[in-house]
Amino acid sequence: MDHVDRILAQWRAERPDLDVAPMGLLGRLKRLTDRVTEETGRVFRAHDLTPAGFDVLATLRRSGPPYALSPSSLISWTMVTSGTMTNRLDRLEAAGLVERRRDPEDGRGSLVALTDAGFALIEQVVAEHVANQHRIVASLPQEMRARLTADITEWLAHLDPPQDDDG
Amino acid sequence: MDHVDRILAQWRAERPDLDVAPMGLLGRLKRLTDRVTEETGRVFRAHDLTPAGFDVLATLRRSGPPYALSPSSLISWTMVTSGTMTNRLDRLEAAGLVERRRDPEDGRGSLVALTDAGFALIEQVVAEHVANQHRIVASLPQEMRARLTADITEWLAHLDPPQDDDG
DNA sequence: CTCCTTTATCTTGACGTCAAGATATTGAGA
DNA sequence: TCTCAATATCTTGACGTCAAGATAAAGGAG
Repeated sequence: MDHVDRILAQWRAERPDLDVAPMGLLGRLKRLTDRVTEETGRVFRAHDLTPAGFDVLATLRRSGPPYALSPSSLISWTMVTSGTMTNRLDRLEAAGLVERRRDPEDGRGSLVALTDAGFALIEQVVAEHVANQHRIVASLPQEMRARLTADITEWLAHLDPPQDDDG
Repeated sequence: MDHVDRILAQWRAERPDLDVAPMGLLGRLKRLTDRVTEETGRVFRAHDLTPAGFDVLATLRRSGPPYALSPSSLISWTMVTSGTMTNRLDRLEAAGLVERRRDPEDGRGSLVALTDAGFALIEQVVAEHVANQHRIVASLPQEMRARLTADITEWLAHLDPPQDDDG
Protein backbone atom coordinates (compact mmCIF):
# COMPACT_ATOMS: atom_id res chain seq x y z
CA MET A 1 0.00 0.00 0.00
CA ASP A 2 2.11 2.86 -1.26
CA HIS A 3 1.18 6.47 -1.93
CA VAL A 4 -0.24 5.70 -5.36
CA ASP A 5 -2.33 2.86 -3.94
CA ARG A 6 -3.84 5.23 -1.40
CA ILE A 7 -4.78 7.65 -4.15
CA LEU A 8 -6.35 4.90 -6.23
CA ALA A 9 -8.30 3.66 -3.22
CA GLN A 10 -9.77 7.11 -2.70
CA TRP A 11 -10.84 7.36 -6.32
CA ARG A 12 -12.40 3.92 -6.23
CA ALA A 13 -14.42 4.92 -3.19
CA GLU A 14 -15.51 8.25 -4.60
CA ARG A 15 -15.77 7.43 -8.30
CA PRO A 16 -16.34 3.70 -8.67
CA ASP A 17 -17.50 4.36 -12.22
CA LEU A 18 -13.95 5.24 -13.32
CA ASP A 19 -11.36 2.59 -14.20
CA VAL A 20 -8.21 4.03 -12.66
CA ALA A 21 -5.88 1.16 -13.52
CA PRO A 22 -3.94 3.29 -16.02
CA MET A 23 -3.52 5.92 -13.31
CA GLY A 24 -1.71 3.31 -11.27
CA LEU A 25 0.85 2.83 -14.00
CA LEU A 26 1.19 6.48 -14.96
CA GLY A 27 1.26 7.68 -11.37
CA ARG A 28 4.06 5.32 -10.46
CA LEU A 29 5.92 6.21 -13.61
CA LYS A 30 5.90 9.82 -12.53
CA ARG A 31 6.93 9.02 -8.98
CA LEU A 32 9.75 6.86 -10.20
CA THR A 33 11.04 9.60 -12.48
CA ASP A 34 10.81 12.13 -9.65
CA ARG A 35 12.88 9.86 -7.42
CA VAL A 36 15.42 9.22 -10.13
CA THR A 37 15.70 12.95 -10.82
CA GLU A 38 16.27 13.56 -7.15
CA GLU A 39 18.97 10.89 -6.96
CA THR A 40 20.78 12.04 -10.08
CA GLY A 41 20.60 15.63 -8.85
CA ARG A 42 22.82 14.79 -5.90
CA VAL A 43 25.91 14.56 -8.09
CA PHE A 44 25.13 17.81 -9.88
CA ARG A 45 24.54 19.72 -6.67
CA ALA A 46 27.80 18.44 -5.24
CA HIS A 47 29.53 20.33 -8.04
CA ASP A 48 27.31 23.44 -7.93
CA LEU A 49 25.65 22.40 -11.14
CA THR A 50 21.97 22.24 -12.00
CA PRO A 51 20.56 19.49 -14.20
CA ALA A 52 20.11 22.25 -16.78
CA GLY A 53 23.76 23.23 -16.66
CA PHE A 54 24.90 19.63 -16.76
CA ASP A 55 22.72 19.03 -19.79
CA VAL A 56 24.49 21.75 -21.78
CA LEU A 57 28.00 20.89 -20.63
CA ALA A 58 27.46 17.21 -21.34
CA THR A 59 26.08 17.95 -24.80
CA LEU A 60 29.17 19.98 -25.63
CA ARG A 61 31.51 17.36 -24.21
CA ARG A 62 30.08 14.41 -26.06
CA SER A 63 29.96 16.34 -29.34
CA GLY A 64 33.73 15.81 -29.42
CA PRO A 65 36.50 18.28 -30.30
CA PRO A 66 36.48 21.23 -30.47
CA TYR A 67 33.68 20.98 -27.85
CA ALA A 68 31.75 23.83 -29.44
CA LEU A 69 28.21 23.97 -30.84
CA SER A 70 25.83 26.70 -31.95
CA PRO A 71 22.97 27.60 -29.63
CA SER A 72 20.66 26.12 -32.27
CA SER A 73 22.39 22.76 -32.10
CA LEU A 74 22.25 22.83 -28.33
CA ILE A 75 18.55 23.64 -28.52
CA SER A 76 17.79 20.66 -30.72
CA TRP A 77 19.92 18.25 -28.68
CA THR A 78 18.45 19.35 -25.37
CA MET A 79 14.93 19.98 -26.64
CA VAL A 80 14.36 23.26 -24.85
CA THR A 81 13.21 26.59 -26.22
CA SER A 82 15.55 29.35 -27.32
CA GLY A 83 14.72 31.46 -24.29
CA THR A 84 15.65 28.62 -22.00
CA MET A 85 18.94 28.05 -23.78
CA THR A 86 19.85 31.74 -23.64
CA ASN A 87 19.28 31.68 -19.91
CA ARG A 88 21.32 28.50 -19.44
CA LEU A 89 24.19 29.88 -21.47
CA ASP A 90 24.15 33.19 -19.60
CA ARG A 91 24.60 31.35 -16.32
CA LEU A 92 27.23 28.95 -17.56
CA GLU A 93 29.13 31.82 -19.14
CA ALA A 94 28.98 33.81 -15.90
CA ALA A 95 30.35 30.76 -14.11
CA GLY A 96 33.22 30.61 -16.59
CA LEU A 97 32.27 27.15 -17.85
CA VAL A 98 31.47 28.08 -21.45
CA GLU A 99 32.24 31.01 -23.68
CA ARG A 100 30.35 32.48 -26.61
CA ARG A 101 32.27 33.31 -29.76
CA ARG A 102 31.05 34.95 -32.94
CA ASP A 103 30.44 32.47 -35.71
CA PRO A 104 32.95 33.65 -38.35
CA GLU A 105 30.75 32.28 -41.12
CA ASP A 106 27.38 33.61 -40.02
CA GLY A 107 26.97 36.97 -38.35
CA ARG A 108 23.63 35.94 -36.85
CA GLY A 109 25.02 32.96 -35.09
CA SER A 110 27.48 32.22 -32.35
CA LEU A 111 29.42 29.25 -31.13
CA VAL A 112 29.31 28.06 -27.56
CA ALA A 113 32.49 26.37 -26.43
CA LEU A 114 33.57 24.62 -23.27
CA THR A 115 36.26 26.58 -21.43
CA ASP A 116 39.15 24.68 -19.88
CA ALA A 117 37.33 24.90 -16.56
CA GLY A 118 34.12 23.69 -18.17
CA PHE A 119 35.87 20.75 -19.79
CA ALA A 120 37.58 19.76 -16.57
CA LEU A 121 34.33 20.02 -14.65
CA ILE A 122 32.17 18.01 -17.02
CA GLU A 123 34.87 15.38 -17.37
CA GLN A 124 34.70 14.81 -13.64
CA VAL A 125 30.95 15.15 -13.23
CA VAL A 126 30.07 12.85 -16.08
CA ALA A 127 32.14 10.07 -14.58
CA GLU A 128 30.39 10.50 -11.24
CA HIS A 129 27.03 10.81 -12.93
CA VAL A 130 27.45 7.54 -14.79
CA ALA A 131 28.58 5.83 -11.61
CA ASN A 132 25.55 7.27 -9.86
CA GLN A 133 23.28 5.93 -12.59
CA HIS A 134 24.79 2.50 -12.06
CA ARG A 135 23.97 2.85 -8.38
CA ILE A 136 20.38 3.82 -9.17
CA VAL A 137 19.76 0.71 -11.26
CA ALA A 138 21.93 -1.52 -9.09
CA SER A 139 18.97 -3.04 -7.27
CA LEU A 140 17.42 -4.28 -10.50
CA PRO A 141 18.40 -7.69 -11.85
CA GLN A 142 20.02 -7.44 -15.25
CA GLU A 143 17.08 -9.20 -16.83
CA MET A 144 14.65 -6.66 -15.44
CA ARG A 145 16.72 -3.74 -16.71
CA ALA A 146 16.67 -5.19 -20.18
CA ARG A 147 12.95 -5.82 -20.02
CA LEU A 148 12.20 -2.34 -18.73
CA THR A 149 14.37 -0.75 -21.38
CA ALA A 150 12.64 -2.74 -24.09
CA ASP A 151 9.14 -2.03 -22.78
CA ILE A 152 9.79 1.68 -22.33
CA THR A 153 11.39 1.96 -25.75
CA GLU A 154 8.38 0.35 -27.34
CA TRP A 155 5.95 2.57 -25.48
CA LEU A 156 7.97 5.62 -26.48
CA ALA A 157 7.85 4.52 -30.10
CA HIS A 158 4.05 4.42 -29.89
CA LEU A 159 3.83 7.80 -28.22
CA ASP A 160 6.47 9.71 -30.11
CA PRO A 161 5.36 11.35 -33.30
CA PRO A 162 6.55 8.92 -36.01
CA GLN A 163 9.41 10.55 -37.85
CA ASP A 164 9.56 8.23 -40.84
CA ASP A 165 6.78 8.15 -43.37
CA ASP A 166 7.69 5.50 -45.86
CA GLY A 167 5.08 5.01 -48.54
CA MET B 1 18.07 4.73 -33.56
CA ASP B 2 16.15 7.19 -31.45
CA HIS B 3 17.32 10.33 -29.69
CA VAL B 4 18.66 8.44 -26.70
CA ASP B 5 20.57 6.04 -28.96
CA ARG B 6 22.26 9.00 -30.64
CA ILE B 7 23.34 10.37 -27.28
CA LEU B 8 24.70 6.99 -26.19
CA ALA B 9 26.58 6.63 -29.47
CA GLN B 10 28.29 9.97 -28.89
CA TRP B 11 29.33 9.00 -25.39
CA ARG B 12 30.65 5.65 -26.56
CA ALA B 13 32.77 7.42 -29.16
CA GLU B 14 34.08 10.06 -26.77
CA ARG B 15 34.25 8.10 -23.54
CA PRO B 16 34.56 4.41 -24.35
CA ASP B 17 35.71 3.87 -20.79
CA LEU B 18 32.21 4.59 -19.45
CA ASP B 19 29.46 1.99 -19.41
CA VAL B 20 26.42 4.04 -20.39
CA ALA B 21 23.88 1.22 -20.44
CA PRO B 22 22.06 2.57 -17.37
CA MET B 23 21.86 5.93 -19.12
CA GLY B 24 19.89 4.23 -21.86
CA LEU B 25 17.27 3.11 -19.39
CA LEU B 26 17.18 6.29 -17.32
CA GLY B 27 17.24 8.56 -20.36
CA ARG B 28 14.29 6.80 -21.93
CA LEU B 29 12.45 6.78 -18.63
CA LYS B 30 12.74 10.56 -18.53
CA ARG B 31 11.69 10.99 -22.15
CA LEU B 32 8.71 8.75 -21.62
CA THR B 33 7.60 10.71 -18.59
CA ASP B 34 8.02 13.97 -20.49
CA ARG B 35 5.84 12.67 -23.30
CA VAL B 36 3.21 11.38 -20.89
CA THR B 37 3.19 14.73 -19.07
CA GLU B 38 2.69 16.49 -22.36
CA GLU B 39 -0.17 14.21 -23.34
CA THR B 40 -1.94 14.44 -20.01
CA GLY B 41 -1.51 18.21 -20.05
CA ARG B 42 -3.75 18.50 -23.09
CA VAL B 43 -6.85 17.81 -21.05
CA PHE B 44 -5.88 20.26 -18.33
CA ARG B 45 -5.12 23.03 -20.79
CA ALA B 46 -8.44 22.50 -22.51
CA HIS B 47 -10.07 23.52 -19.23
CA ASP B 48 -7.66 26.36 -18.39
CA LEU B 49 -6.10 24.25 -15.68
CA THR B 50 -2.45 23.58 -14.97
CA PRO B 51 -1.26 20.18 -13.74
CA ALA B 52 -0.65 21.96 -10.43
CA GLY B 53 -4.23 23.19 -10.21
CA PHE B 54 -5.60 19.81 -11.22
CA ASP B 55 -3.51 18.17 -8.55
CA VAL B 56 -5.11 20.24 -5.80
CA LEU B 57 -8.65 20.03 -7.12
CA ALA B 58 -8.37 16.26 -7.59
CA THR B 59 -6.99 15.80 -4.10
CA LEU B 60 -9.94 17.68 -2.63
CA ARG B 61 -12.43 15.81 -4.78
CA ARG B 62 -11.22 12.32 -3.96
CA SER B 63 -11.02 13.11 -0.25
CA GLY B 64 -14.81 12.86 -0.29
CA PRO B 65 -17.42 15.10 1.35
CA PRO B 66 -17.19 17.84 2.42
CA TYR B 67 -14.39 18.23 -0.15
CA ALA B 68 -12.30 20.30 2.22
CA LEU B 69 -8.78 19.78 3.55
CA SER B 70 -6.23 21.83 5.43
CA PRO B 71 -3.28 23.22 3.48
CA SER B 72 -1.12 20.83 5.50
CA SER B 73 -3.06 17.82 4.30
CA LEU B 74 -2.89 19.07 0.74
CA ILE B 75 0.86 19.52 1.14
CA SER B 76 1.39 15.96 2.29
CA TRP B 77 -0.87 14.46 -0.38
CA THR B 78 0.70 16.43 -3.18
CA MET B 79 4.25 16.40 -1.85
CA VAL B 80 5.06 20.01 -2.52
CA THR B 81 6.42 22.67 -0.18
CA SER B 82 4.24 25.09 1.76
CA GLY B 83 5.25 27.99 -0.47
CA THR B 84 4.17 26.07 -3.53
CA MET B 85 0.84 25.20 -1.98
CA THR B 86 0.17 28.80 -0.95
CA ASN B 87 0.80 29.86 -4.52
CA ARG B 88 -1.46 27.14 -5.93
CA LEU B 89 -4.26 28.01 -3.55
CA ASP B 90 -3.96 31.73 -4.30
CA ARG B 91 -4.49 31.04 -7.99
CA LEU B 92 -7.30 28.56 -7.52
CA GLU B 93 -9.02 30.91 -5.11
CA ALA B 94 -8.68 33.80 -7.56
CA ALA B 95 -10.25 31.55 -10.20
CA GLY B 96 -13.14 30.84 -7.87
CA LEU B 97 -12.46 27.11 -7.76
CA VAL B 98 -11.62 26.81 -4.06
CA GLU B 99 -12.23 28.93 -1.02
CA ARG B 100 -10.29 29.31 2.19
CA ARG B 101 -12.18 29.23 5.46
CA ARG B 102 -10.91 29.71 8.96
CA ASP B 103 -10.50 26.48 10.84
CA PRO B 104 -12.94 26.93 13.74
CA GLU B 105 -10.84 24.65 15.94
CA ASP B 106 -7.39 26.05 15.25
CA GLY B 107 -6.74 29.71 14.67
CA ARG B 108 -3.47 28.97 12.93
CA GLY B 109 -5.03 26.76 10.35
CA SER B 110 -7.51 27.06 7.55
CA LEU B 111 -9.62 24.77 5.47
CA VAL B 112 -9.56 24.74 1.72
CA ALA B 113 -12.83 23.71 0.15
CA LEU B 114 -13.99 23.10 -3.38
CA THR B 115 -16.52 25.72 -4.50
CA ASP B 116 -19.50 24.59 -6.54
CA ALA B 117 -17.65 25.74 -9.64
CA GLY B 118 -14.55 23.86 -8.51
CA PHE B 119 -16.49 20.69 -7.88
CA ALA B 120 -18.24 20.87 -11.23
CA LEU B 121 -14.95 21.49 -13.01
CA ILE B 122 -12.96 18.70 -11.40
CA GLU B 123 -15.84 16.27 -11.88
CA GLN B 124 -15.68 16.90 -15.60
CA VAL B 125 -11.91 17.10 -15.92
CA VAL B 126 -11.21 13.97 -13.95
CA ALA B 127 -13.46 11.94 -16.22
CA GLU B 128 -11.65 13.27 -19.28
CA HIS B 129 -8.28 12.80 -17.61
CA VAL B 130 -8.94 9.16 -16.87
CA ALA B 131 -10.16 8.61 -20.42
CA ASN B 132 -7.01 10.31 -21.66
CA GLN B 133 -4.87 8.04 -19.50
CA HIS B 134 -6.60 5.06 -21.06
CA ARG B 135 -5.71 6.48 -24.47
CA ILE B 136 -2.07 6.91 -23.45
CA VAL B 137 -1.70 3.26 -22.44
CA ALA B 138 -3.98 1.98 -25.18
CA SER B 139 -1.13 0.92 -27.43
CA LEU B 140 0.30 -1.38 -24.77
CA PRO B 141 -0.93 -4.96 -24.54
CA GLN B 142 -2.55 -5.70 -21.21
CA GLU B 143 0.25 -8.05 -20.28
CA MET B 144 2.85 -5.37 -20.85
CA ARG B 145 0.97 -2.87 -18.70
CA ALA B 146 0.88 -5.33 -15.84
CA ARG B 147 4.57 -6.13 -16.25
CA LEU B 148 5.56 -2.47 -16.40
CA THR B 149 3.47 -1.65 -13.36
CA ALA B 150 5.04 -4.50 -11.42
CA ASP B 151 8.59 -3.66 -12.48
CA ILE B 152 8.20 0.04 -11.74
CA THR B 153 6.58 -0.65 -8.39
CA GLU B 154 9.45 -2.91 -7.41
CA TRP B 155 12.05 -0.37 -8.52
CA LEU B 156 10.24 2.33 -6.58
CA ALA B 157 10.24 0.17 -3.50
CA HIS B 158 14.03 -0.14 -3.76
CA LEU B 159 14.51 3.57 -4.31
CA ASP B 160 12.00 4.99 -1.87
CA PRO B 161 13.25 5.49 1.65
CA PRO B 162 12.01 2.42 3.54
CA GLN B 163 9.25 3.57 5.87
CA ASP B 164 9.06 0.50 8.05
CA ASP B 165 11.90 -0.40 10.34
CA ASP B 166 10.98 -3.64 11.98
CA GLY B 167 13.68 -4.89 14.28
C1' DC C 1 21.52 46.78 -55.57
C1' DT C 2 17.03 46.74 -52.84
C1' DC C 3 13.24 44.19 -50.72
C1' DC C 4 11.45 40.86 -48.14
C1' DT C 5 11.24 36.40 -46.16
C1' DT C 6 13.75 33.25 -43.38
C1' DT C 7 16.87 32.11 -39.85
C1' DA C 8 19.52 32.73 -35.33
C1' DT C 9 19.48 34.48 -31.01
C1' DC C 10 18.04 37.33 -27.31
C1' DT C 11 14.40 39.78 -24.48
C1' DT C 12 10.23 40.11 -21.88
C1' DG C 13 6.64 38.66 -18.96
C1' DA C 14 4.41 35.04 -16.60
C1' DC C 15 4.44 30.58 -14.14
C1' DG C 16 5.46 26.83 -10.87
C1' DT C 17 8.77 25.51 -7.74
C1' DC C 18 11.83 25.54 -3.70
C1' DA C 19 14.61 27.09 0.48
C1' DA C 20 14.65 30.04 4.05
C1' DG C 21 12.60 33.04 6.93
C1' DA C 22 8.49 35.75 8.86
C1' DT C 23 3.88 35.68 11.40
C1' DA C 24 0.51 34.04 14.13
C1' DT C 25 -1.49 30.64 17.17
C1' DT C 26 -1.47 26.68 20.14
C1' DG C 27 -0.43 24.21 24.13
C1' DA C 28 2.57 22.52 27.78
C1' DG C 29 5.15 23.82 31.79
C1' DA C 30 6.77 27.14 35.38
C1' DT D 1 -1.11 33.65 34.14
C1' DC D 2 3.32 33.96 31.47
C1' DT D 3 6.73 32.00 28.59
C1' DC D 4 8.36 29.55 24.85
C1' DA D 5 8.94 25.64 21.76
C1' DA D 6 6.12 23.56 18.27
C1' DT D 7 2.93 24.07 14.59
C1' DA D 8 0.38 26.16 10.43
C1' DT D 9 0.63 29.13 6.91
C1' DC D 10 2.36 32.86 4.24
C1' DT D 11 6.21 35.80 2.27
C1' DT D 12 10.43 36.61 -0.12
C1' DG D 13 13.94 35.87 -3.38
C1' DA D 14 15.94 33.01 -6.76
C1' DC D 15 15.60 29.57 -10.45
C1' DG D 16 14.36 27.14 -14.76
C1' DT D 17 10.98 27.10 -18.09
C1' DC D 18 7.97 28.63 -21.89
C1' DA D 19 5.34 31.59 -25.33
C1' DA D 20 5.56 35.50 -27.83
C1' DG D 21 7.87 39.07 -29.67
C1' DA D 22 12.19 41.91 -30.74
C1' DT D 23 16.78 42.26 -33.18
C1' DA D 24 19.98 41.31 -36.47
C1' DA D 25 21.91 39.10 -40.39
C1' DA D 26 21.54 36.05 -44.53
C1' DG D 27 19.93 35.03 -49.01
C1' DG D 28 16.85 34.87 -52.89
C1' DA D 29 13.66 37.61 -56.19
C1' DG D 30 13.30 41.39 -58.81
